[in-house]
Amino acid sequence: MTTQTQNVPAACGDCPIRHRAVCSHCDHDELLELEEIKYYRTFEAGQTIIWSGDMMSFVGSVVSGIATLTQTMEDGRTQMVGLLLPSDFVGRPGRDGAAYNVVATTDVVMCCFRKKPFEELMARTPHIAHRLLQMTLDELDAAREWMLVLGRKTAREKIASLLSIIARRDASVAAKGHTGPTTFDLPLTREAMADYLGLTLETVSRQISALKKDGVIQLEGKRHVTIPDMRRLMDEAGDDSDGGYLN
Amino acid sequence: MTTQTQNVPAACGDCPIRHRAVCSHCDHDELLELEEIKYYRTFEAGQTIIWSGDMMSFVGSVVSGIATLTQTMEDGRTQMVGLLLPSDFVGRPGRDGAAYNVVATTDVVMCCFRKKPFEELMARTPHIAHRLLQMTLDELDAAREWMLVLGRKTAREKIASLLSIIARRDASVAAKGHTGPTTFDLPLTREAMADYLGLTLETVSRQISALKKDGVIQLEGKRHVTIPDMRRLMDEAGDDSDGGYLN
DNA sequence: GAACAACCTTGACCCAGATCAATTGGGGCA
DNA sequence: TGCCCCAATTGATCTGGGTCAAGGTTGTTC
Repeated sequence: MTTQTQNVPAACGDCPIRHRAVCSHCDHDELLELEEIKYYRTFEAGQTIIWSGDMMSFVGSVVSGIATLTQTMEDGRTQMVGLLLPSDFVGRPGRDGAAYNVVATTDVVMCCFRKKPFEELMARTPHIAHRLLQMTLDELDAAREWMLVLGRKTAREKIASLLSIIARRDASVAAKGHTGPTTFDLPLTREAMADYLGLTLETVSRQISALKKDGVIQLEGKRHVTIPDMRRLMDEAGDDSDGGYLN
Repeated sequence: MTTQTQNVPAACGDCPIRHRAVCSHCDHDELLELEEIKYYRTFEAGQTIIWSGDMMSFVGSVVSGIATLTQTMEDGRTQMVGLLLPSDFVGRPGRDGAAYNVVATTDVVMCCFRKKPFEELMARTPHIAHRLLQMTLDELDAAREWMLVLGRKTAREKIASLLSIIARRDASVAAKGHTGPTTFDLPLTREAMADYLGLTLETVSRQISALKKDGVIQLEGKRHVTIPDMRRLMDEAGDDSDGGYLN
């Protein structure tokens, strides 16, 4: 668990998630109000940000780093139910208790708001409420897509699905219809991938080896992945071959 | 596929979902505006309400009956991603294409709004936007709970989970801490249950038989279920034994 | 009231992925 | 430089649930 310097934006104007987070629709005056009640917190890799069942005193946005949302049964079986990337929102206005564990996978910087003031601000700022609704609807879509993965896909398809989701959310795949090689670092351990996919870590490892052997992916070390042909990966994931890129 | 007379509320004041649907926070004036743009549509059991990928011209609430949200892969594997009961909202403001198939499982009455006028009304009516946000957050919670079911539970636990969810959403379990027998009709075929649970219909049938043999449930015909001890069923589902009833 | 069509149940067998068990590899630290 | 720790790989074996197949029930149609 390395501690590294974690940079915090000087002001909202400089913030890397300014245009995508819950504040993205805000005008200058609204932003000033947010500035008033915001504060930054940093978390080290491995640290739990919120414990399921705890009172939640704040809500906020992931500014940098990656966090996971997980549920756990009494006997220890765990299922990841969300992957939080920069600009994603944490916490639920209008509910006091946290429903899931939120854990920092890498070092994480969060832009936090005390819950009460945020709720009041949201009540009189439709731009914020509207953006939060949009983001929640997007998350719901993502959750439902994931239900198909969990319920109906094979282990190999699950791995391919996870890889293509990470690749797609990665900045390097900006161009529409882009088909050249893509490269990224896996932000998750094999065990975390297993928890996301409803598999064991051994199965994850075996399927990654198989995809490598079949040339669908290339590995450098354990984490650095190159995808020579995105189309091929999406076929393996069992998604429509166009993957929403065409048309 | 029986056609039966489907009653439609005379006015919003008489509507059975008045206090739970997207309109529940609305005051008298807001309700009048909604009345202006609303219309009812009825669907027969088995009928598809919305096709995935189609342009969606309306949004609306389920007034009576039950509908399902499903995703399908090209090879025919299907996964149910939502169960729509009376008061649930259908459609996504701010997006044109439908992401899922919506199918009427029983005869269904829907209270519809043309999408454009509804979006405009929502923009100037915080009560509606706020209620829709609440409902979407609830759906997101339900979807995430379901991800745990799909990813980590055994077939027997899956069936028990589905039964306890249906029982809980059923009106007859109103009293807090109620422990006596509960009775309801299954609104789904074995195949639909399998699609919801990520199982085959044979496995669903076997596990229901097993739960019956073990006295966890009683069956009258194929659809009428009695649960002698709710606590027992929840144990079988692998949920916390209190199931959120205590405290 | 016979025939048919859905829907459901049950049995026999099989296989994808879980489980159990060694190893291997790589980065940090003394 | 070497040791330790933890992540990852790989192998052997087991099993829960899938697949294939054969009836059984119920209700609808003519």
